[in-house]
Amino acid sequence: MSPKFVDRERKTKEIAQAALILFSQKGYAATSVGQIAKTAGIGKGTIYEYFKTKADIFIAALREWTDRFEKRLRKHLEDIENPIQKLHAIAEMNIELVDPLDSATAQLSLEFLQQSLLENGILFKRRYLLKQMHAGQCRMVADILLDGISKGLFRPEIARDAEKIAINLLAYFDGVRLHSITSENYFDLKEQAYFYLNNLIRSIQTSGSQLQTSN
Amino acid sequence: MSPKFVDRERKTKEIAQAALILFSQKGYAATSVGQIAKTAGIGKGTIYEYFKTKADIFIAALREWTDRFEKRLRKHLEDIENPIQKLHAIAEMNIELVDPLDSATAQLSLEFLQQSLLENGILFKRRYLLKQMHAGQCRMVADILLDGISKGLFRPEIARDAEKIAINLLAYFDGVRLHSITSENYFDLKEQAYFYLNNLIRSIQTSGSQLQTSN
DNA sequence: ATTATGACCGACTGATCGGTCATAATAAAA
DNA sequence: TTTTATTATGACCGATCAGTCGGTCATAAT
Repeated sequence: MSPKFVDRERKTKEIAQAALILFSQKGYAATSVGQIAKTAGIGKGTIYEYFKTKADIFIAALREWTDRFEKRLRKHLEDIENPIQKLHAIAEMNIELVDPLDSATAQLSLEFLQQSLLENGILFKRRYLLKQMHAGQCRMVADILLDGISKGLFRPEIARDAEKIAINLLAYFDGVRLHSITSENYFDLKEQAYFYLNNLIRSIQTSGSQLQTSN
Repeated sequence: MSPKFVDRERKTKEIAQAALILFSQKGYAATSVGQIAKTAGIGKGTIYEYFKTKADIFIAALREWTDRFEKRLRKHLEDIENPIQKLHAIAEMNIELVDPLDSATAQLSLEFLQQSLLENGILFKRRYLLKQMHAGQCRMVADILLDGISKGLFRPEIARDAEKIAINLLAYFDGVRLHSITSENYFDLKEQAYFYLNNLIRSIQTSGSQLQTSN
């Protein structure tokens, strides 16, 4: 049945995907390599043909996750021209991320943070991963802002603060997402997101513009 | 009828405090009961004279932590009359919390979140603790807003949205605090906080504008 | 048919952990 | 001093885990 040569890259990815599910459900510490193997439908020993340590599995799973996230974000934005609508789209994606079906994302990002911050965490020596991810998203938002300026929607004075505003926005969405999950959606995340976003847009847009309504 | 006198309550607290340090440094899973005992300067068995399980130690440590937090917040606010200044004080306390000396708080709150969200987490069945804490802070902020309305500083129409706005503010500060820690303070937290806060205040205070969110 | 090799596996190992328990220490009471 | 109830302890236990290893299997090359 088994071919002599296997697509190792593909299989590595499969294992990482299986691990991703477990890590997001149970966290890193409570997920055993045996369970990962079982979920992936292979023997435990085989795991170690593809990964040196459990920590390596975690890192691969994380990369899998961030890749999907990036891809999704880009897809969400690619067809939109208007910078304000782009900001709305980002808000919407953050809202989607709280979907129970997707709550894995939140738990993963908690694990990600924790492993980066704890002195004995898997990622303590690799915090650049965290920064990389933030920096990527930050630049994306900053570019939207700059685009908005060049299109006359946002005030030119904010150009040098674009990055700061981007950080502000991303930080807000991270926070509200966490609150939404921990509160089990007792508040209206959409309403919250738009309250923030509209306050923000109002403070950066050129006088005379009107609010956009969005789905 | 009292052969040996020990202040059990005090000792329980001592153990919880020792545990608090370790949990915030290494996380729950990586902290062993033996280490807690050692840190507290007692034998491992003694721990179990005061706590039934490791999870109970964690919960006690958490309570210790939230108590301090509450006390600190109240002290920060008690001498301030002006609601806008009170909001500023809350911002300032959030800034203080990122102090490296205090980064334990961030890690503790991550662990708190995670143990509440993971299905096998210690607090999964006790998520009301998380909600309690949020609700307490939320009410505190909402009260400031209502006070501001009664003092003619904020628009009366926001009264019924006070809680929502409070959530918005707390979510923002949680988010920006996390970002600040993970980014190792590469951005100016104070600037960020005030950018948010000023946008918010501008949108709720009486002078001038109307404008409620579309959507 | 024989051999070589990549892929796969699960029993095993050494170590750690949470929690228990028999015993010792302590200090008030008799 | 002796008694007695309480408090303290660390050796100990069963469970679990990450990682290893000897060996099997299926295919490809000869």
